[in-house]
Amino acid sequence: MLSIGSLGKATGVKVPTIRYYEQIGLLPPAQRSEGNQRLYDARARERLAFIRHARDLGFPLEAIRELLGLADDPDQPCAAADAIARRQLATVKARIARLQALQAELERMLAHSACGRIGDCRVIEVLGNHQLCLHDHPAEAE
Amino acid sequence: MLSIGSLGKATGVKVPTIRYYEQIGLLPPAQRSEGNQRLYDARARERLAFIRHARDLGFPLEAIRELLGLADDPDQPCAAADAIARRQLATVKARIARLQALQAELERMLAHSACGRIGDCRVIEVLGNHQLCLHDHPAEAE
DNA sequence: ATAGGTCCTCTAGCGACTAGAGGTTCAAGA
DNA sequence: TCTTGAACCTCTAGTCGCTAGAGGACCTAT
Repeated sequence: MLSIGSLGKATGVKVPTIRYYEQIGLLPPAQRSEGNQRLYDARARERLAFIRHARDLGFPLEAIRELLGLADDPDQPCAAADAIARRQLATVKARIARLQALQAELERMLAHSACGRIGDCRVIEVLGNHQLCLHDHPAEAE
Repeated sequence: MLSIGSLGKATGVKVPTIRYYEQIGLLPPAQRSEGNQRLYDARARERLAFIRHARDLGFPLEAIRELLGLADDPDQPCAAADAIARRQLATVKARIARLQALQAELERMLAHSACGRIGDCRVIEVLGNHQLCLHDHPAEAE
């Protein structure tokens, strides 16, 4: 049985984060020692590793909650899990596209920068005048 | 003079967001009508458009605060503004790299998905077992 | 005069943690 | 056995950049 600190080290998840996951019901309430400290077995460790890995891949906690529900039930069809992963892939692709547009714009801005006085500064100028910019209204979040 | 709603429409910034910017001091307190409603002139409009554009490019509000400070002072050297933009570019590039790794991992996961029972599900399996995954510990935020 | 749209302030909530206060328990060394 | 100090406990509040809602005031057009 592992203490919360050892579990944290074993999975690469910070201690307050583990407690937070328990608080929001992503992890079940941990067993407790006589002195009221949390104790974790191998199953709990696997569950947390699963969460950690999914977080690394950018899945939001709600999606992870769904995935955990599916993982607990090995006879369910796997299409649901696939759908969640595909959704996540779509999100990631959209973010990349958005960021690449930002990158291009920032590079364009910096390429023309004369680096003299602020009054002539391309960076400030472009920010102040949308006409000088390529895309008009990206609308969505980074 | 524009009302807050007209300013919002003109700049593409939502009304509560404009009030929020005033609250945190990114915009100066607006002039008021007799009935205590906010009124904006062309200068205020330019300032907000500047903020909007910088936000579109992903600059955090603190960086925008700096940029606004610089923009107000046209005789300052422009190197400071350049540095902020370069910092932002570096952030954007790092995020893209991170997201591309996630994309590859998600695609790999989905490519091997047999889509039968959860028990055989590649998605669930990879999430549960880090060995099956390419990168070990991406560490940083999305 | 009245309807309804826009404005006002204020508080609370989102996601996913992170930080800190103030107190308890545990393991290792003297 | 005692003592230190690291690790644990709970609880609250803060982060970022908004967004939503309550409850009310104002303003414009008919």
